[in-house]
Amino acid sequence: MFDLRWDEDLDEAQLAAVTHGDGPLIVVAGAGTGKTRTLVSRVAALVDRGVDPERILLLTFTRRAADEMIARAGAICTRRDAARRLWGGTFHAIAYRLVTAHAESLGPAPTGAGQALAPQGSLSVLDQGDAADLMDLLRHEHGLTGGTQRFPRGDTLLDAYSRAVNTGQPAREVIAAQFPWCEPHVEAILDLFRAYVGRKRAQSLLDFDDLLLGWRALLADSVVGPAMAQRWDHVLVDEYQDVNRIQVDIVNLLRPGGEGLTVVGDDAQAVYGFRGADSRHLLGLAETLPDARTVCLERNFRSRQRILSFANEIRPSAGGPELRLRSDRDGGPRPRLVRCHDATAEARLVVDTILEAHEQGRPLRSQAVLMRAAHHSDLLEIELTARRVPFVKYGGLKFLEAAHVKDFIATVRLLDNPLDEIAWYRLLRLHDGVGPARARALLDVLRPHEPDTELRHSETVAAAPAAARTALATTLDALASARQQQAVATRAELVLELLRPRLVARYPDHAARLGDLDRLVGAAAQSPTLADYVATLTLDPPASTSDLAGPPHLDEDFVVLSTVHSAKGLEWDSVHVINVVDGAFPSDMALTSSAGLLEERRLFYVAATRARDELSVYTPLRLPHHRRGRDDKHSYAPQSRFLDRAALATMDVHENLPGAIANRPATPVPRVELPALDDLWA
DNA sequence: GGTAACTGGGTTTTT
DNA sequence: CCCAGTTACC
Repeated sequence: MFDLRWDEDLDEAQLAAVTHGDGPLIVVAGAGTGKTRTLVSRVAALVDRGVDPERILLLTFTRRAADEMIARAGAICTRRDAARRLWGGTFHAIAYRLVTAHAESLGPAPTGAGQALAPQGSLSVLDQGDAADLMDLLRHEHGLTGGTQRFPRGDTLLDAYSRAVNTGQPAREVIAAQFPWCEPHVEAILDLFRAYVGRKRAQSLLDFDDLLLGWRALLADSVVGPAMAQRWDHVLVDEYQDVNRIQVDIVNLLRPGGEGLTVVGDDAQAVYGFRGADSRHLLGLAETLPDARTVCLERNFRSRQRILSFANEIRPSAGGPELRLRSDRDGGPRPRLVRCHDATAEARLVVDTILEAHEQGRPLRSQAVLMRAAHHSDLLEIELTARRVPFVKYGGLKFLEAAHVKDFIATVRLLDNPLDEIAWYRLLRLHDGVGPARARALLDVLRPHEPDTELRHSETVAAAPAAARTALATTLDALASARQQQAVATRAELVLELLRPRLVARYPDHAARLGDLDRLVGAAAQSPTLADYVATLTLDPPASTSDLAGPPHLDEDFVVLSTVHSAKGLEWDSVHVINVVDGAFPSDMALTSSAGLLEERRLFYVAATRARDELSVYTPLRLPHHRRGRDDKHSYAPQSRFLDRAALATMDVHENLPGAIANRPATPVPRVELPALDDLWA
């Protein structure tokens, strides 16, 4: 399907983008307008024009997008090895590669106790959970916990911190504007942020933001920077509406003046404001780079016109070019608005519709259910399971947040970076009788106070409570011997073995958890180093649990459940958007600010434009916690502000209210008594 | 003083 | 279902 030459089958606008020369190029591409195809074809065109694939860098926001583009570019390039030699990946993954390669420049300053223990290149990557844990740890150390007035929690603090870092806005202002309820504590919070940065540096820890900061710092360095930027002649950035301040700086430093720069984006699909992205970076680019050519893609190859008519109606005007999507594919049914009683009825209706379409020949995998928040599909998952409909869920699946997986990753990190406090903290607490306080105390004993000495194993064991001593000694010994090993598979195996008794003691469901880890260990064997494997896993977590089980069988058919965020860039024949009710979608968290609400609307636009042939929007009219009133049947208050009169005019409305259910002849319900069991007490 | 066991309240989105 | 807060036990 993709073994076309790059110039075949492109329309005029796409061809203009693909064949554009070396000057800066901005492609504003509406949903479904062949954005990926255009980007991929441009890469192929560059290679065919003689650009060395190694000198092309393709930056995306998800690993999936990067992999897909590289594979497709490889398929249409005349050079067979193009795909292998292209640089492509997420901002964070490329940053990790470059930052670890320059760890000497970025590592801890050659002073202090840290150095001897942190051999070169042993940087640990903290995922969001680890970073929040570290923030929490510092919060305790600073004595900010348990007071009379509640202090913001680790994850909230990390949110505020990250927003300041990613937007370049002073934390004080971020807190005032975005986290007003934290303002009374602002001085303590700023202290905490300073401590957080210091602690990470001292222990060679990098959070996600540090990867970007590190890359930017390398590029800004007068020695390293220009050499690094000169590695590439062309930099192509996908989803540019989702870049934050640091990423903009990185792109500017990579391609000063915009020569060799291509960006693709759609301001109406900007949905990452919560992590510091700002679509004004896309809109402002034309002014920053006056030489830039802007190409707009409005011809939609994905959806039928009736879906686009609806999409155009809900498309938020975001300040960018007024794109009106038009389709070559006429007809098709109008989008359906399904008004139903509650979430249970919604789940039933969705499954009914999916199965009906399936019977008429539509495979399950060409149908998807999209939702605002991962837990919105809880009832649906129950319904699908009960009716034996196979499904896979993307997004929100926190495989890496499962405690046992975190235990494994933390232990692996300790092999290379014994300074990693957060990792020790986890591992120590796996031992009976060691809770947060003892773990902190043991950490003080464990880490030597003189630079070059070993970790103080025997002292630590002696300091542990009696109940933990034997197990702790075993753990520390096993860790030390794993550290002696070099082979990735052996190391991973040893880590699993040292954890096994701890996990068996800790988790009642250890069988399943150890099974997960077996698969992790198996997958690790293919990586060059275990540290790399774990970092890659952190940066690019498996999208679903099934991903770890190996490649799915092609003949397997399953419905896709996905958050809208995770569905970005994907498409299905039939799409069901559930829980479209104020408070759910749009989320109640966003209802208070107009910027938040606008982002929700863009998210809804993303959801609607995933559909090729059929789109169904479900509105449960009674919320789960809605108080039952006397006239409850008629007090259907909840509704969606997305579906105004103009939008409704492009839809077919289906009523599925309990009136219809109530009119069904009542089936007599058999009465069943629970046994009294009197004879048991006789 | 610290851990384990229990209870009640709250839950966005992701690299 | 996970976390914080509470209480009972070591």
